[in-house]
Amino acid sequence: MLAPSTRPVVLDPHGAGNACAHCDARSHSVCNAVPDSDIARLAAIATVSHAQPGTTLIQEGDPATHFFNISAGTVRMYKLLPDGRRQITGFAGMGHFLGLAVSDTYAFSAEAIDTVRYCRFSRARVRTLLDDYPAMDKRLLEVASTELVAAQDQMLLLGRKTARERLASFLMTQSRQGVFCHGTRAQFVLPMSRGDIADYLGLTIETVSRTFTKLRSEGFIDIPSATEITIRAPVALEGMATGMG
Amino acid sequence: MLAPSTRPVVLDPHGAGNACAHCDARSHSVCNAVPDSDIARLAAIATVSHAQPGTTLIQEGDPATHFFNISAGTVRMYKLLPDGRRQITGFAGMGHFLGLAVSDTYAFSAEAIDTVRYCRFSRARVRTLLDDYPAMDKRLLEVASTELVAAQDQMLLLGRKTARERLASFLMTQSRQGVFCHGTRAQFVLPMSRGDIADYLGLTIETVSRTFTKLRSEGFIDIPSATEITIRAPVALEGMATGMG
DNA sequence: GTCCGGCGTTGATCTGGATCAATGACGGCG
DNA sequence: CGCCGTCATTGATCCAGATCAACGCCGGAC
Repeated sequence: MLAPSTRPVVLDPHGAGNACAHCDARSHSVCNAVPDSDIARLAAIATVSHAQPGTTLIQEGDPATHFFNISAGTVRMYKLLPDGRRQITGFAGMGHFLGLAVSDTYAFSAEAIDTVRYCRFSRARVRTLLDDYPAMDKRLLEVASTELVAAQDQMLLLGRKTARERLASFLMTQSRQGVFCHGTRAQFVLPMSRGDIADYLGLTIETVSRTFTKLRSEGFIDIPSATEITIRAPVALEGMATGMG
Repeated sequence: MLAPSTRPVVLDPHGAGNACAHCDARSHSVCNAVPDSDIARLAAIATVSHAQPGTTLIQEGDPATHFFNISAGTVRMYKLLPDGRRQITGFAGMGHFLGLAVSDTYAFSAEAIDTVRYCRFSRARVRTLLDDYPAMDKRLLEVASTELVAAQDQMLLLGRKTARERLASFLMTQSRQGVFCHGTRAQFVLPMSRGDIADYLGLTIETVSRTFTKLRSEGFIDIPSATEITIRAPVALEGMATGMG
């Protein structure tokens, strides 16, 4: 399958040592609110782990005991209705922070899509850190605000965009994020399945597949394999995504 | 139209004085992170204002210069597509905090639905306050987290629920909030029009109207007038809202 | 190599909600 | 009072996307 990483990473199951100091994801994450000099304190409360594809990291409704920070791979966050209908609320990649909750239970579930490397922090211990690093509190607020903006965009997509516009929006977002994970702006890998895309965009698998095919036949994209996308007409797609195409 | 308030409120256009100390909405808002003893500092940077129905408080894309705190009335937050399609991302009532933004521009617009009383705070001045009241930062994080959870619920609604389930969800939410604004849990007033409800739920006016009529004919609700709702079968509606009915 | 199971694509048909089109109910105003 | 403009309701028809149904492709087990 996918090579786990371009350079080997030392896992530290006890959470001690320098895991944070050498974390590839740190510069992309909330952890950079802690200065280099104090990074050991962060490392002391972190537990580095792996999750195999399909593994559940967070179960909706469970007591919210930990925060998570994704350092490699991709996670899907979702909510279910009792009859199995699923809405994916977002995908979390490298540097993404998970586990904000108001109440004492998680409001969504999270599963590994591919092999995921992540750090786990006990909420209680993070709370003690927050008192010493007010910058971290501000950073969390920033994270929450960013997610809120993304959520509002997604509401516009789910409530008012056509299937074609949804796919175009999705591809442009992936293209932007793909730059530093799975390829370049013009060519990248989709770690998630058609079913995941459908449940993220409020569509069915069939509509996602048909719309991809249509966009390809119209020359906007290329699909070298089911998991690879090449953007051929970024400007046209961007217009489509914003409801002008 | 509606009487503006059950007891008269002194407006203080210069933002000095005791506006905050006597604010009805304070206990419901982020302002309660500032202790009574320091409430004058909050009042010093607040400007109390009114907005008539239809007035724009926030314009998407404008520089994000202020925070807002609603002390009476209801505001609709929304995003538009270039061709006029509108998605309402939420309604903000008494105590609600508005204006969180990541970038330096607002990510959504906000308009008064009825007559709205609100406080306006310059972002720059709030930033100086935040340094003295770390509790306020935490409170803002709480607000953002709460909104995020609500946004995720709304994504589930928009992506995966039927029209009937959407209306049931909407009514149950209004019922919960109506308790301290527009009525009781069983009977309340909807300040927003059918068009607003449609744009909030990702439906059309006609579907909203038909679904209301259907729910009434089935005995789940009563509709004494277009703006009033009586919940007749809260348990059944709650089941419907969560996808079990 | 063959078998098998999961995923993706494609085609045929169906349907929930959108669209188009009146009509009805208020509330404000002269 | 009657006139009008706005909003809500109701009916008839349409259509984007869902559902139902094959079928193709590929990778792993043996």
